[in-house]
Parts: sequence; C-alpha cells; structure tokens
Amino acid sequence: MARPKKKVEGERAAAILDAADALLAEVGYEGISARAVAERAGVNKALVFYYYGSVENLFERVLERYYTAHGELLARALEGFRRAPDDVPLAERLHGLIDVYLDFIEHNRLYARLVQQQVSGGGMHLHLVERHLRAFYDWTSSLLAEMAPATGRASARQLYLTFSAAVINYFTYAPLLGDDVWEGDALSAAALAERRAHVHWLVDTLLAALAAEKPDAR
Amino acid sequence: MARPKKKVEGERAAAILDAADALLAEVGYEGISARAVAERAGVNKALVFYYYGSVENLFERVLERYYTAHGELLARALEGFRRAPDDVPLAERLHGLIDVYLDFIEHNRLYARLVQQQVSGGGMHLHLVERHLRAFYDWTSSLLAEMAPATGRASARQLYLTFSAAVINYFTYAPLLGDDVWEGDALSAAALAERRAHVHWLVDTLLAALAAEKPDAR
DNA sequence: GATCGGTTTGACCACTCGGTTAAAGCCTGC
DNA sequence: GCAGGCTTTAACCGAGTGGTCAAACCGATC
Repeated sequence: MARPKKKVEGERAAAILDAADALLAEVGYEGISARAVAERAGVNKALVFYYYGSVENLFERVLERYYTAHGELLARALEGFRRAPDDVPLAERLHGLIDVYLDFIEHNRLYARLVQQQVSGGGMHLHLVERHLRAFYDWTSSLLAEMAPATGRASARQLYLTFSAAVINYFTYAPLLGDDVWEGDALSAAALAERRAHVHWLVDTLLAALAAEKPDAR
Repeated sequence: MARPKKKVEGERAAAILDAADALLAEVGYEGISARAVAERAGVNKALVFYYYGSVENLFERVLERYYTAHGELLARALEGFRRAPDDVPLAERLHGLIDVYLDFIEHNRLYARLVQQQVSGGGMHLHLVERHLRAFYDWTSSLLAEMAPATGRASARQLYLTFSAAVINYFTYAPLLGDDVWEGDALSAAALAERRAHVHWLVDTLLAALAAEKPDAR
C-alpha cells in the first residue's frame, strides 16, 4: 500500500483527460488527435495509449464523465423530492429537474454540443448516449405519467422530448441567430434568464392544459 | 450551343453529389472522404476535385441543396398565405409552416441530422447554416410578432426556438429512446403522426395561453 | 548496490487523407 | 484526317493519423 508512489497517483492520466476535454470544447470532435491531446497535456503521445488504450476510449471517458455528473445531479434532485414531506407537487418537481438540467448545461457549456454531436453525428459512442438518455427519460416520464397519458398528442413521451429539446437546443441554436436578436450574447446572464423563464412558462402552460383536458382523457 | 456534347451534361458531377449525399446519410460527416465518394459514384477520385475543387466545397453543395429546397418550400407556403383571401388566421399560418417543415424532414431524413451536425459540430460551414437559420427565423418570428412580445418569457424569439426544437429534435432523439417506448419504430408512420399531432397541440396551447395573458402584456 | 516493476520516451510503422499533375481519351468542328 | 478542347485516368506527393515497441528512466524493496 505504498501510497506516495510517484508524484500524484494518476496525475498524468488526469492531465490527458482534461486536455482532451479542453480540445473537444475548442476544436470539436475532429480536432481531438492523440498528438494534439498529448501536446496540450504536456505529455508524450504514447502515454495516451498507455493510459487509455485508444483515442476512442479516451473520448468515451470524457463523455462518460459528463454523463455521470449530470446523472448524479438529477438523481440527487429526485432523492430530495422523495425525502421531502411527501407531497411535493408534480409541477414543482418538474421545475426542479429543469433547473438542475439548465444549471448543469450553463456550467458545462461543452456538454450540449457534445451530446448533440454524438446524437446527430452517427458517432460510434451511441450506446453510451442511449443508455443515459434512456435513464433520463425514465426518470422524467415517470413523473409525467402522473398527469399525461402513455400515448397520444399530449403523452408523457412527447412531452419529455419537447421539454428536453427546449432546454438543450437553445444552447446550440440561439447563438447562431445573431447578436442583434438577443441584444448581445445569447449566452449572457440576461438571455439565459429569459430562456429559463420561458421553459418554466412552457411547463406550466402545458401542465395546465393537460389538467384542463384530463377529464375527457384525450 | 452543342447540347448533346457528351452523354449527359454533368452526369458525373451529379453522380458525385448524390454519392456524397448518400455517404453522408450512412456514415456521417467523418466518412465523407474523396476516395469513398468517388468509389461510391463509380468515378475516378480526381474527378471530385475537377468538378468541385475540394471536398469541403462538395460538402457545402450538398448542404446548400437541402437548404434551398427547404427554403423554397417555406417561401411558397408564405406566398400562398399572402395570396389568400387576406385573412388566414395566425394559428393556421403557423400550422401550415410546421406541416411544411415536418413534411420536408420526413421526406429528407438526412436533413435533420445534417443540420444538427453542423450546428453542434462546430463545423466549418456555419456561415451557411447561420444564413438559412436566420432566414427561417425572420419568417417565423414575423408571424409570431403579431401575438407575442419581442422580449420576455413568451417572446417571439423564445417561441421560435421552442417550436423548431420540438420539430427537429424529435428526429434525432426519439430513435434513441428504444423501440419499446414507441411500440415499434419512432419513425414509423404512426409515431410520426403522433408527433405531428403533439406539435400542433403545442402550438395551439401556447397561442391560447398567449392570447389569455395578452391584455396585461407580460 | 543490485534488482524489479510501473512509467516515460522517441523512433518507427502502415495507412489514409486531400490534393496535384501529366498524359491519355474522346468528341466536335473543320 | 487532323487539330483543339473538355473530360477522365493512374500515378504520385507530403502531411497527418492511430498505434506499437524496445529501450531508458526512476522510485522502492531487498
């Protein structure tokens, strides 16, 4: 159990992971070559393969780090509801989940691009994406199922897609509309606050509509 | 003006463009190499450069073909409203635009992936994407401006993003949720019909909410 | 001091990439 | 037939890729 074996355990490995993350953010999926990552991390190229086996695997580790972080935040939020005095209303729970989602993306700006890239790029790491997307879906739709039917125009599955699209698509599309549309940066604090308010308004409006048409159930 | 110069004018050029399109659909942006395109088109690799100058330019032509097709459909729809008896209600016009959008994506399944790829991939053709996205935004938001304020939680710009996200994101995310969620393929006729109904319901619901809170304007 | 195992290194490999080029093919007008 | 101009071809290029490997390094144990 010799702990202070060398410098710090896995220092180089972590540097490589961080370099890959940073490069991904700057140059995108294309620009993440073993050489570029190694140079960025100040490390020999062979170390990338020594620690991660392949560039693909390295990339997958970066992805997974984001996914597990996101998943843990959501799980913690759900756990909070469960421990609460047992009657947190559905709307409040949904708002909570959405705030967690928005907070996470705002603090990890790369995340939205990374996920969208994988989903739309026909990337080879789709199994990872599928697994996490499915988990998020299960959590959210189990909430929505309390009010929404399983199928039809206002079903839980449709609502889930619309809500998550409303959150994540903003970060990839809004910046492209141009600064004049947002009177400045689409990712400025003011613009982000407006989007957050919009999504919450969206949830409230749709839930109200659901409640109104619930009696006739369709 | 010698027309029947050789076989068919631009036959090879068209074959290359189509091959690039097909490869893009199957393998994604990564898999579109000059060699692969040429082989797919049954053509010498040098011809790719003879006709298109560079692989980048070839890719841009594919993108542009989709964008102009989409743009023309939208423009035609808008033109139709303008010629109509002068009082097509806003909701109906919005539903019309959305149907055009959905029809186009359903008949050009690659389109959604292609656009999302460019937007999120930090691709080098962002200027193309920006130009068209901006045009679509201007058209849609000019309609929405009749009912929605320019800023705030229910502003035209926010609604535009939410509507377009609801349309386009379905095609990239829904298939990942798994066949059991959709009782079959998420892109089957039945599933697509449910999504279409959902989006129209979404529009109606939000417009109704807008109308209800219009008096106090915020 | 010798040894041993995990770590680090630079040199090297086969391969693919986008792109070029000079020559050949081929069709048309004379 | 021949001249001239698009079109098509095979061969080639330099650069960059992911990945390997044997040797060197280096800290800990005996």
